[in-house]
Amino acid sequence: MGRSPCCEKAHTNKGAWTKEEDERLIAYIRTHGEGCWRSLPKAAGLLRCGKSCRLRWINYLRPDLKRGNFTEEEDELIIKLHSLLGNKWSLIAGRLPGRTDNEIKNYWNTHIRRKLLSRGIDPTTHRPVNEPRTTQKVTTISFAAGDHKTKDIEEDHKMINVKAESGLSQLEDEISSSPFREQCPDLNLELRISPPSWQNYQQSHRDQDLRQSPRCFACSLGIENSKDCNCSKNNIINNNNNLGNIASYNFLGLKSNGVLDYRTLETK
DNA sequence: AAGGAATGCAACCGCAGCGGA
DNA sequence: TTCCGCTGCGGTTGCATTCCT
Repeated sequence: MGRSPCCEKAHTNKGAWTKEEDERLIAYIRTHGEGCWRSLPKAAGLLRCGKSCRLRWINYLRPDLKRGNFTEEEDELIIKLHSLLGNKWSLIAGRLPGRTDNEIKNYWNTHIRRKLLSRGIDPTTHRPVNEPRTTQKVTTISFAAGDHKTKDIEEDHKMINVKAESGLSQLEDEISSSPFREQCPDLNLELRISPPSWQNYQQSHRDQDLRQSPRCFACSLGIENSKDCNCSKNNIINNNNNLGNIASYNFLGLKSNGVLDYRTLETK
């Protein structure tokens, strides 16, 4: 059973879009809205496949696109998001208003890779280039502060709930050198999104006034004053008796109840 | 000025995931 | 539960432009 072609290739144009095609597509979408890409070309009188129309609209014709060079702030944000999300360009694009995944992907490959390499940073691992690669990618991310990492690893080799925060390198070392590591050479630890757990926060702030608001995760990433910043509007922890709230962490605008699968991140 | 190399970016391709039948 | 169509995503390609010799 073969895949049916997305369009009848014999009767479709390929390559660069003409001004007239652009105008037809814009006019059609203005009237009928986005969606139904498969039937759109015929309805709009375009000799293009639906995928091509969608791509042209999303990457080039959409009115809310921000054209022009990337700013230094955008550069740094892309780097930070890439270090967290990997090549999830659509998710990264969702955090950069007016930018498309394709644009960011191209920009990454042409500019940022080089920029990181010139800083001596491996653009894939976000580590110094001379540091040996010991781990691979992970796709399951946990915000849970529970002490169940080893248990989970033993119980379910497919789902690694990584205990969060700054002790990660230690944890990684533990896992890397553990018998489990030998059993599961494909264990992937590279991509992790982990705000600090309450315990570690408490530990690292033992001598500080806990009545002060902690920095939210967005701020810890350097995305201060963004819409993801929880410092001022939603203090996660109000007092020592409110530990339960840590289980519901609003990361990048996403409420998490402990385990975050990156695929659930909603593009805005 | 010419032409080859490098770069940038728009567009294509194939696959995965989702949802409806 | 399975099948199938549609949409969206990420990797890759190819062309136009710029740079260098």
